[in-house]
Amino acid sequence: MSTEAAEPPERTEPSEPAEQAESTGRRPARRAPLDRERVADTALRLLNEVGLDGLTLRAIAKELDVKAPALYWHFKDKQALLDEMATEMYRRMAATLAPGPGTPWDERLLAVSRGLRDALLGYRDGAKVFSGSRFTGVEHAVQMEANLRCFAEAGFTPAQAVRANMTAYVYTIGFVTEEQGVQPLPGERREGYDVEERARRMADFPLSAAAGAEVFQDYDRQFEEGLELVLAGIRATYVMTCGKSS
Amino acid sequence: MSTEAAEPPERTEPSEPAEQAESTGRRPARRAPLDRERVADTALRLLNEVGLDGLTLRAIAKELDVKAPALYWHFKDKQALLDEMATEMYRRMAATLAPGPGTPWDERLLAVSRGLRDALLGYRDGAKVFSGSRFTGVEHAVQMEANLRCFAEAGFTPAQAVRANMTAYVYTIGFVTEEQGVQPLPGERREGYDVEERARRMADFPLSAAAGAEVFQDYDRQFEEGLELVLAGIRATYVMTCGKSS
DNA sequence: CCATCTCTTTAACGCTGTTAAGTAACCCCG
DNA sequence: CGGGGTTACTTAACAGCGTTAAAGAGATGG
Repeated sequence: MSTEAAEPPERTEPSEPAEQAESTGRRPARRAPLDRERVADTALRLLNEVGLDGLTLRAIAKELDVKAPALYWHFKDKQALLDEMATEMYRRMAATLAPGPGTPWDERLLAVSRGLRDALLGYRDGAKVFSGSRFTGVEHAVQMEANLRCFAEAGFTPAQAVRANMTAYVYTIGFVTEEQGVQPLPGERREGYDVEERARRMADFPLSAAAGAEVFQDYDRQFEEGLELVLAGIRATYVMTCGKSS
Repeated sequence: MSTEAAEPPERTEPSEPAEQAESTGRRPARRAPLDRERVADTALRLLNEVGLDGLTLRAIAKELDVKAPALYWHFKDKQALLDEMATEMYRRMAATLAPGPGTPWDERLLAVSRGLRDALLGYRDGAKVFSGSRFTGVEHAVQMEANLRCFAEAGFTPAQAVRANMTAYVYTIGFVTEEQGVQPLPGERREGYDVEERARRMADFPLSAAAGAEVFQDYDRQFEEGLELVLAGIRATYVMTCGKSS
């Protein structure tokens, strides 16, 4: 996820059927038409079952009880749908996060980074989907603005604020990308990552072999420790050595 | 790139034709047979021209003057070829890098991270290819071992050494992933990333709008600054405050 | 001379994203 | 009430994808 792209046609919604069609009884009961959000929502649900490779337009369409080309009414191509999915992921993250305006910068950065990781981990191949897409709107700027303001108030220059945010951001994206390469969803493990078998193959490299135990387990702790390193770096580099940040 | 996977059949090379077949003259001059490395090499060259999406087996085969199914003699599937490509990227990086054994930990980590970034930037979608693949051998462990030893000698615990390395690693991967999303190859820019146009759309978010200039330009400097933050964090967290590391 | 092994081709399969054209239901205007 | 127009979808089809099975050619070795 790099930045947002120009928004697609942005079809105007036809103001709801008011009553549920099925309540009127006998008629063929035409389904409520799709909209971008329902498609993206269904696609995200399906993503967890089949993974990014299995996420075909036909599969999504079947889930929506529709034929594949119908999706092209709502999205100009598959990438546009993936963009919407990534945006929806971000929206949900921002909704469950919302740190108060008074939160100090480091606590906030911690919360935002954890929140992002959780959001990505919420979907199989979440990091791949996210980092391969671009936001469809400007909603994400709301959170970004709040973050930057928080840093500004803590005494960071604009450039420092951006750098601090971006560093924590790419650390998180990179970490979860790696994590999901081994562990697509919390709990299940991709084949070929047996720690002991790896250690056997690495017999000639004792330090590397021993590192396996550290690298392929307890990702929560790993993430926290790395993130803490990043924060420590920001503190040491950008924050005055006196207790400015409190 | 998470770790290496079990090595494919690892066909034994038939010990070279000794003389170049074409020098013997009149006969149909059978091409020297392919091997994994030549395929991976050609695929990497092609990658820069057509990008990951355009990198089809048929296109690679055509480049090698061969039909697509021939590739299946050397690789069990396309992913295995991508794994070999990633491994080859890493090999080339390690070859041009090779910091001496006496190098202090921070200088070494700097060199390794820069080297990795350069390696990824050397190919269109390099970060995507790399982070979606697994090494085919254990060669990469040579460098990893040297890194860990360096950290150990500097007084890091094994866990700290792994954490420091991994944090710089995922930072680098994440950074280049983001960078190549905007700028597939140094010099050319993906469409939809006009900085001024972005600023216009972000008019309601002044800090975010201003951040654009910082985020979408001069990636070299950005990378260095973020990397320096990571190093500062490691220093502040793991290195004794007295001048131990010199 | 025949058998075997290595490497490649031919042909085909099912699936993918995507397009063009057709169609049914709804809305509004006269 | 009756027709255009718009909206939302279906049907049919296309080129291209990764992949497989089978056949074949060329070298090697008994």
